[in-house]
Order: sequence, then structure tokens, then C-alpha cells
Amino acid sequence: MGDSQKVVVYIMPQKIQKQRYKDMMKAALRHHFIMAEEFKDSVTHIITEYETAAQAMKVLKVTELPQHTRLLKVSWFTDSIKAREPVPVQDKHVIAQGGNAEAMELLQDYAEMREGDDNYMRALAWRRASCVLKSLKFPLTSIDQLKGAKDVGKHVQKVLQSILDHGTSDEVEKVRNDPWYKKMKIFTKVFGAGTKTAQEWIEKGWTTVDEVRQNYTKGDWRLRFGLAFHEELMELVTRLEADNFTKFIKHQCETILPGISVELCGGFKRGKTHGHDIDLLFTHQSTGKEVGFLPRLLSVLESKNLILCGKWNRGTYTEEAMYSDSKHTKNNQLDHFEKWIGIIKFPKKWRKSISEEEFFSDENVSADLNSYEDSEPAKKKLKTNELSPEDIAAQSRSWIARRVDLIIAPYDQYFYALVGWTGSKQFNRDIRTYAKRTHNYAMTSHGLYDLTKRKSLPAKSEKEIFDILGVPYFPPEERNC
DNA sequence: CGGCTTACG
DNA sequence: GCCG
DNA sequence: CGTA
Repeated sequence: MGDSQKVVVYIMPQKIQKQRYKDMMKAALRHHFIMAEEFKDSVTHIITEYETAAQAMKVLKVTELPQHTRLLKVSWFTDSIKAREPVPVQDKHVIAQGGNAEAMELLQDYAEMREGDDNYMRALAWRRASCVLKSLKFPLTSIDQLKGAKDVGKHVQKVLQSILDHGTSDEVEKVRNDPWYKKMKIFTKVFGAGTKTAQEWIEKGWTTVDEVRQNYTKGDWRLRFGLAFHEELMELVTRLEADNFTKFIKHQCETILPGISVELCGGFKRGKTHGHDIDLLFTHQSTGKEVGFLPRLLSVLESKNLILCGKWNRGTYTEEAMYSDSKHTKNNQLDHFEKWIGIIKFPKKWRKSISEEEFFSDENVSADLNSYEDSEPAKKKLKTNELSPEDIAAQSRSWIARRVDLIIAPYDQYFYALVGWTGSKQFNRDIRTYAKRTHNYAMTSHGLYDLTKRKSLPAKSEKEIFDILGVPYFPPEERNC
């Protein structure tokens, strides 16, 4: 890159964990990037965690960026670090531009708000429209630019036109400011609470999660822990944490079942730097070896006191498809759990880069996790199980609660599981709809089934799945909508 | 005007 | 709310 | 009805 000298990078520290910011700066300087400590005219590349240009520019206190300045995602930075020099800007690096950002956010908000009301399918339509804007590669300046676009109908156009004209939409703002919708949005964020539960809470007159927490005692384990740990579960998981956790699990796997493959899926696989949970997908190339792995992993995690709460789901599909003909009755039912959904105690040190040596020391993990008990009266030590979620949350502790999903797939289903668990939710909806409409295929995270010929279609790579469907391959980073 | 991803607990 |  |  001949003109790499001209590249001046400014990393917006907002929304980036302090340590990660430091690491980024260190990495940049190691590769002799020219870094700006603050935003100024000479800056050519602004890196931000903000999702929209509108948000970032508000913080930068500018209404317009200089011609030579680009507002980019962290992915451009990480790609550049990998390449050891600033890489050319690609579409995927650019954050939503101009009016798109505001509009996208507005529509997304609108959809989220309305998911609680009676006909939530309308919300789905707004969500789709928001996705159209998100994947737009140019700034929206006129409605005409969306003429051919799918999922943008009359009503959406009306709202967008208003945004183009006035910067806002009265219709959307009305919903945004409506107390009922506001509460709905807050309450449905609680793990374990959906629209019905949220509705119930609203009817009781509660307005904040804290108010709910103090007055609501019903609910299953999810709701009880979801309420007790709501604030920290709302904190975004960083990629560093996700990587550290994955590394830790891989290390445990070496003793539990060598040869098992561990893949970080979900938003992180799609290139996101933050997420609300961590999805780990496991498989084993020699089919059958994976049976019973999940319970064994969980008992190891349990023995290290890493599990806050969780639930096992039985993989019925797996049983029927793989073992119906033979000896599955001999196996313990627990062997066939296909996924575990729960909350893991993350030692706070996982939020930082840590040395290999320190990392693989089991004692360190356990010591960290148990340290909070040491400060408690001795009698409590023996009865940890009897503590309520609220009590546990209130204790002083050196860990933070993180939502984790652990999924196991037999190898012949693996690539379908990979696509399904990589998401996004909307991408899965779209590709499954497409599969059914164009081929009469039923697509799930277990496989692809030809409903006409009544036979399943195996695949031995993600690419092959796209080939079977007759669509170009979308890498994970392009499955964000 | 019907359907909107799909499957599990 | 929008598409087939 | 909740999770993914």
C-alpha cells in the first residue's frame, strides 16, 4: 500500500472496553499505524463500535464528515491488523450511512416496540424493512432509490419519506414515546420474559425491572435468574471474553473427548465484536463419538463451580434419525441432550487478555470463583445451593453472569447446525422460506429435507448447502440481516 | 387473502 | 405490513 | 409461553 502513510486512524473509545482499547492501540502502534489521539481533520479512518453513523457523529459532535474521512466498523481495524497494514475499505466495513442509520434505527425500534402488540406480524414487516436499509450500500436520499426493493411497501415508504423530509417520523416517535411500548421493550429484554409476561407486569402497574424484581416471585428458573441478574446480562459480552471462554472449553475438551470440534457461532461468527450471549457448537467427525459429550462437559463445568443455572434439552431428532434402529435404549437418556441453555459464571479476568500459563491453571479459575464464599460466614459455604438467585446476585463475587448456549450435533447434521446457529435469526427465516418456496425443501438446523421426494439432502460443508439451494455463498459476515 | 422459520421444553 |  |  503506497499511500498507507496517509492513513490516520482514530479509534473512538466509546463503547469499547478499556483493556480492549489499549490492546487495539498497542497492536496498531506495533504495526506502525498512524494513530490519532483525538478526532481531527487529518483523520482518514474513524473506527467505532456505534452501529450507526448518526450515533457516532453525535458523539463526535459533527454534522458532517470531511470528504476524506470514513466511518468504519472495528472489523476494518482487525482486518488491517491481520494484514499488518491498512486494508482497502470494503462494503462490509462501512457502518450504516447518512439517513439510513437514523431510518434503520427508527424502523428497528418501531418493530421491537410493536412486537408486543396483538398482530406482531406487522412488527416482522418493519424488521424486514429495517434490514433492507441496513444492507443498503449507499446513503438514502430519495425514496425512488427503493423502488425495486422488496419488503418496502407504501407504509414504510411513507415513514421513510417523513424521515428524509423532517429527520423524524411522528408516527414512529409516537410509539417510541408511548409508555406501554416503552415498558414492553424493557420487560421483554429480561431473560425468561416474553410478550405475555411483560404484558402481565405492565398490567400490574410496574414500570421498571427493579420494581418487578421486588414484587414478582413466580416464574421458572430462567425468569428468576433473568430478573436477579438482569443488569449484568444486559452488559454486552466482548469478543475477547467469548474467545477466552472458547479457549477454556477447548482445553477442557482435550481430556473429556479428544477430537471434538468446538466452534464459536452466533453473532461472533458473523464478525460482531459484542453479543448478548455465547453459542458454542460441538461435533465429532467420527459419528457416535459425540454421544454423551454434553453431559460430561457439563459435569466438568459443574465440578469447577462454573454453572449458575441451566437446562438440558433432549435431542429427539437425533435419537430418531440416528439411533432409532439400534441400541439407543441402552444409552442413558442424558446422552441425547442436544443443547444446554443456561448462565455461566465468568471469572472477571476473562474480560482481559490473559497469559496462556495463567489461563490453563484450573486452580486459578476455581479460586476466583470460590473466593466470594470465603468472605461469607462458614455456614453459608455448605449451603450454596439453597441460596436464592437474588442472594447469589447480591454477594460480592469475582465473576459475572453470562448467557451461554452449548449445542452438540452429529457430524452428518453439523453443517446445517452451523448455518442455523450462526444465524442471524432473520437470515435463517429468509433462507428457510426460500428453500420451501423455490424447492419445497424444509430446512432446519438438523438438515434439509426434500418434501417432494421425501428424502433428506446431506451436505459436507456450508458452501454445499448454498449450492443445493442454488444461491451464491454468503460468508457469515454477510448474514447479519 | 393466507402466510409469515422451525423445533424444542 | 408486505409478498406471492 | 418461553428459548434458540
